[in-house]
Amino acid sequence: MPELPEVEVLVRHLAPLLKGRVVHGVTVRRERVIRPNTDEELSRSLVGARFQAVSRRAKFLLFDLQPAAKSSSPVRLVGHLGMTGRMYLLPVRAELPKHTAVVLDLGKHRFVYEDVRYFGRLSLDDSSLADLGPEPLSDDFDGERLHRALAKSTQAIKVRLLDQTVVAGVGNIYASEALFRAGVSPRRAAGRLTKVECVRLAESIRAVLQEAIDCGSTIPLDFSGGGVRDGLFYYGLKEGEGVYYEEHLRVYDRAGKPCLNCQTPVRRIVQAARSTFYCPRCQR
DNA sequence: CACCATGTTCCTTG
DNA sequence: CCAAGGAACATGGT
Repeated sequence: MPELPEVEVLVRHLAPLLKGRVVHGVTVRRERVIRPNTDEELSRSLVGARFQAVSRRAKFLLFDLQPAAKSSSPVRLVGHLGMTGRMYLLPVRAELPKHTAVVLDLGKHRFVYEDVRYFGRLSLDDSSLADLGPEPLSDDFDGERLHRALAKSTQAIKVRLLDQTVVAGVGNIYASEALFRAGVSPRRAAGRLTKVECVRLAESIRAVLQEAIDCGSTIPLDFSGGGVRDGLFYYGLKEGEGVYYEEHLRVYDRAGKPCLNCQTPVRRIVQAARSTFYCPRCQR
């Protein structure tokens, strides 16, 4: 599910639902996703605690809770959806999905973290936040900083954009999208982009992420029973009975199809073992 | 059976 | 120490 926009939309969805809720119990079905914590550690910190706020840093979800004992310090749960993670509330009577990783008992509802591949995480460990680069939608990020971060790198720009220390939250899909929008070839050596190109690329990164957030915000997320819990996945998937949301990706996964600007067939290449899509004519 | 998949982290190599 | 490349993680879809 996740790159920055999907996580942002999910956070906005969850925040009002979780705020004020008290955790009555913790069930860990897959130990791996709470590493390096143990089941006991999670329960000790969370049971009796109350959700105060939900926020986002890069692709991480941050859950801040106030413990039952006023004397103990605040608790921060850190979540990450990996490739296939989802988080949502279900009524207690609803059946848990096959790949449920962690369940927080909230009384009438359960907070469910499910993850088919179990690459994601939900733990008290915040160490991976330390090395993150600037938030692309904040004032900390602009073309000049991007230019500086890319200096001297001989790596392909597409690969550098996936490095979370360069800019935090861009993933494989929006890296291709941003480069297409900026008219920059994904194969260019990162350190050879001019400042002007970096300014345009930084602006494109912001634009594709913001558009995706805006688009995702229009999708009704209905997780409450009814078996429809696929509300938030990549946008453009079908939802409910035959209703489709406008696909907005312009190059990703469009290999062989005409470029939306010039009709040249979109090309797929592999960089750092991951697919990149681009228009060989518009992006040089 | 083959290959592909939204991400991060660890290990190796130079 | 650093940069870069590749494998690993785990499951499913086509």
